[in-house]
This record gives sequence, C-alpha cells and structure tokens, in this order.
Amino acid sequence: MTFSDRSALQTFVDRLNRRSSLAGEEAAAILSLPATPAQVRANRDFVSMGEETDHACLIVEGLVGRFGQTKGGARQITAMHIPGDMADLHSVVVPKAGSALQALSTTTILRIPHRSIRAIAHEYPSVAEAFWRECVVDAAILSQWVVNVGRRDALARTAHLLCEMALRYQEIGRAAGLSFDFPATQMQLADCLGLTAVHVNRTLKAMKETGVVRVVRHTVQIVDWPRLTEIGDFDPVYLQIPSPADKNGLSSAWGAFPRLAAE
Amino acid sequence: MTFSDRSALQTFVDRLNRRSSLAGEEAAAILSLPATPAQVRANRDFVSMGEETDHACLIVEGLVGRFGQTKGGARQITAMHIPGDMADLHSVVVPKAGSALQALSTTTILRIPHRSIRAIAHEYPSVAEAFWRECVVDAAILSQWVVNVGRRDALARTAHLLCEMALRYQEIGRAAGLSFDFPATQMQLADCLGLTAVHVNRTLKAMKETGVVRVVRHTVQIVDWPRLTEIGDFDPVYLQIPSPADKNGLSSAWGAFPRLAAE
DNA sequence: CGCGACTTTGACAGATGTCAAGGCTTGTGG
DNA sequence: CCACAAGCCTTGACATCTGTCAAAGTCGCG
Repeated sequence: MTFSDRSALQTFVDRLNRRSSLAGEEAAAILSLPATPAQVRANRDFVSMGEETDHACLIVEGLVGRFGQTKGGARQITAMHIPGDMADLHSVVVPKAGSALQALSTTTILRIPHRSIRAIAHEYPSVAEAFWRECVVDAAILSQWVVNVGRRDALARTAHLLCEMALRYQEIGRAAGLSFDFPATQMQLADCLGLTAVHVNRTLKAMKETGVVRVVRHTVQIVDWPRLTEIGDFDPVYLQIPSPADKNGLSSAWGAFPRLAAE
Repeated sequence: MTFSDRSALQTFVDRLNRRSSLAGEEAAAILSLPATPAQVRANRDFVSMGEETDHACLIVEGLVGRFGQTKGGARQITAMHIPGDMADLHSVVVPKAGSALQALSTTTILRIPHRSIRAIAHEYPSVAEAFWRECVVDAAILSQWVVNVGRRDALARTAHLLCEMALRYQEIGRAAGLSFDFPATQMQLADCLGLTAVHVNRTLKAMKETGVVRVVRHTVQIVDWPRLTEIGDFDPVYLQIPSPADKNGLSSAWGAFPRLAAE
C-alpha cells in the first residue's frame, strides 16, 4: 500500500469521525483493513450492474459515478464519489450491485474485502453504527437529488450540484477556497442532472456569463457563492458536514455560507 | 397496543427476516420494542423538516410520503411508505430530519424510541446489520427514483411507480392478485413523479384507455402486468424481495413477472 | 343538499430535447 | 516540433413534451 492509499483510508476515517465518534482502537481497526489498490481508466466500469461483489471500493484519487440505466439506453448518474468516499459501502450488506460504478476520470481505488469490514462491524458496535450512518447520509444526498431532478429547472439543478460538490471537495481538503478540480465532462454532468449535454452547455454558458462561476479546463471556480446558493436553492444541512463547533455541542453560525466564509 | 399495532411490528419483522436472518431471540427483542400508537389525519406532517426526533415511526395503516421541498414551494415526494415500513429507521443514526413525513391518507403509526432501537442494535450485531440493510434497500429504491424522474417520460415514470407499489403491496400481503388499495391523489402522484397533477391525469387517462390498468376510487387494478412492466421499463430486482426459493440458496425463475404469475 | 376537494379537459406557453455542423483541446506518433 | 485524430465543447434551428391557466364536472362528506 502506497502512502496515498493509506491517506485515503485516513480520509475515510476522518469523515466517519466527523459524523460519529470512534475510539482510537476502532479507528485503528479501520485503518488496518486489508486493501488492494487498483487503477481504473476513464469511462470504465469497475463494478457492473447485477454483479455480486465480495469487496467494497474506496476512492483514492479521481472521480466515480454510480450509474443507473434505462432499457432504452439512457444513463442516469445517481451518485458522484470523490476521494475518501467508500463508493459502495452498502455492498457489505447487499452484495448484489443494483447499479454500476464507473470511473469518470482516471481513478485509483482500494478494494476492501466485505469479510473484513463485516468482522470489525460485528466486533465494534460503534463501527457498525458509523457505517450505517454513512449509508444513511449517502441516502440523504440521494434524496436531495430526487428533489433536484424532479422539481428544479436546469439552471437551479446545475447550481445545486456545483454547490454540493464544492462543499464535498472542501470537506476532504481538496478545494482551494472557492475553486476545485472537478473532472466531469458536460455529458457526465448531464447524466447527473437528468438533462442533455447540449442543455448543460447552454446552462453553464448562462452561469459563466452572469459571472457566478468560472470553469477552465476541469477546474470549477465559484465566483459568487451566495448567489450560486440562491440560484441553486441550496441548503447544505443534508450533507451532514458538522463544523468543529458542532462536535462540542455548540451551534454553528455558518448558515448558508459554511467554511467558505474563511476565504 | 392493539392487535393491529402488534401485527405491524410482526410485518416489520417479517420483512427484516426476508432480507436478513434473525434468530428467534432477536426477532423477539424487536417484537417487544416499546411503541406508542398515534393517529395522523391526511395531509398532516408528523415529522417536520429539520426536527430532531427521539423515535422512529412504523406505519401500521395508511400511506405516508417523505417530502422534500424547494424554497419556491414546489414539493417532491422522495419515498412512499406503506404498512410495515419503518418510515424513518434512518433517524436512529441521524436524528435530525432531512425531510418531512406526511400522512397522505388517514394513517396510524407506532412511535418507537431511538434509545430502545439502538439498545438492541448494540446488543445483537445481526439486528444492527438487518437495520443497516433495511436502510440500504430504501436507498436502492431512492436511487431508482432518481433514474425514473431523471430519464423516463411521464408515461414510463407513472408505470414504473405503479409496478413498484404493486410489488410492495404484494410483499406485505395487501394486494389481491393484481389490484391493491392505493390512496394517493393525483396531486400526490405528481409530487412523486416530478410532474404536475394535470399531466398525471393525462398520463393515467392514456393508460386506462390502453387497458393496461384500471383505477376505481383509490384501488388500482393492473390489467396487463407484462405490458405495464414493459412501458415502465421495470426490473424488480432493486426491491430486494427474495422469493422463498432464494432463501434456500436456489435461484428463482420469476424474472419480470414475480409472484404475480401465481394469479 | 351543498360545499370542498379532487378529477377532467382544452388551449396555449415555455423549457428542454434533437439534430446537425463546426471549432477546440488534448494526447499521440512521426 | 508538427500533424492528426478523437473526444469534447459550442451553437443554431426546430420539434416535442410538459407546464400553466382556467373552467366545468364529479365525488364524498357533513
């Protein structure tokens, strides 16, 4: 395991610790989970629909989409996963994949056997609860996506997604202020948003012209965060990213401008 | 607790047992969970957005929707819950409600303290795993909803929802063959499907005219199941409703016509 | 019997999809 | 370092689905 692999496990533990409370021994158990690294090229499935897996995949580097598909061939991305995400933690309890996992850019993952994960979940009830909670937070994000796709127009949808990704990249320390590397093509964005690539292009163009965001190459820079959250009707509570203050039982004052206020 | 209340807990345990394997002692622990019954009138929230709850809600009778909302006031139902569903099992690990729970018809629920649920989850690892699995199955349904709303037209969307509900009502023994009581208004269906009530009406009309389904009062009768699954592009695997054969490790032959074949 | 909520229908408007063509990047190999 | 190919982005014209608005009909409950 390389340094970067170990660091991905650490990112994962950090995330768990932000929403749950793990004892040192428990965190150590997770960190010493056996893991096999693998490289996946862009546009390649590394978990196929219907496949029975015996391991879960932790993203080390890159961007991953969970794909649903219509028999007519239309694709819909139902989740985006970034480094530090265990993309299919749920497969530990439901091993048959209900959707494919595809790398959206060159990606490196760590495969972790279900057996090992289940073993520590059974040994430490708090770890089991942390895993359970993690899946529940994923579901909360999913539920927001339903609202987004079902009830917002193209502009709001796109803005909402950008807001979400900005905060999630920030959470793992991969956003320099308001800009972050987001290697998704417009076609992939369209598959996230239930739109076509053409319309995503028009929408993005409008946002750039208003001066709310800038996109160069694959790095997104949010120029006017308050306005973007306004456009996207974005309320970050569902992400369950607690501020340090929350951990101490204090309420935070971030509101709609979390952490970015430090900019 | 009335007979019907106890029976709801039994339905819940049956469901868990279908996807997980609980020992007698574990099932008994769930069955003896403390529970307070309550009646909720139609169109009333019994869990509000943002509220911190200390209990989960088991549906005994009626129909419940989980609501997301846009600041503009548009509503989107992100999940439907029927008797035997623990509508917010996830609140055990994330008590702050990310969405409201509203009765869509007169409903009776059972409130079960988080404390008690958590206690048995910590005592019996298999119960914790069963709860975790239950949340993961809910998320799989959610993920299908994203695909449905994002990538299917009104007709297919509606058909897909009807297929899903038919199987779920069957699972709990509340579908007489191909017909089931489904007390949702067209406005509520619209909120499920990301459409307007007017368009749901048009869509339903088209389906009735084709003779695929019949709807009288609030009971849905599916006249042509194979055709409905075709129209709705419906593949039931995501519901994780195993046939009895699956429990014995045998693969089932139901395919696209599960259990209804017995008709 | 009458009110209120829900359903049904029609005409019209608007957002998004489709199709098609051309321009840019980016990476590769000579 | 240049040329080329492949994928991606951008744009315009047009088609279509779904939303909006408004009115009338129906059902169920008090």
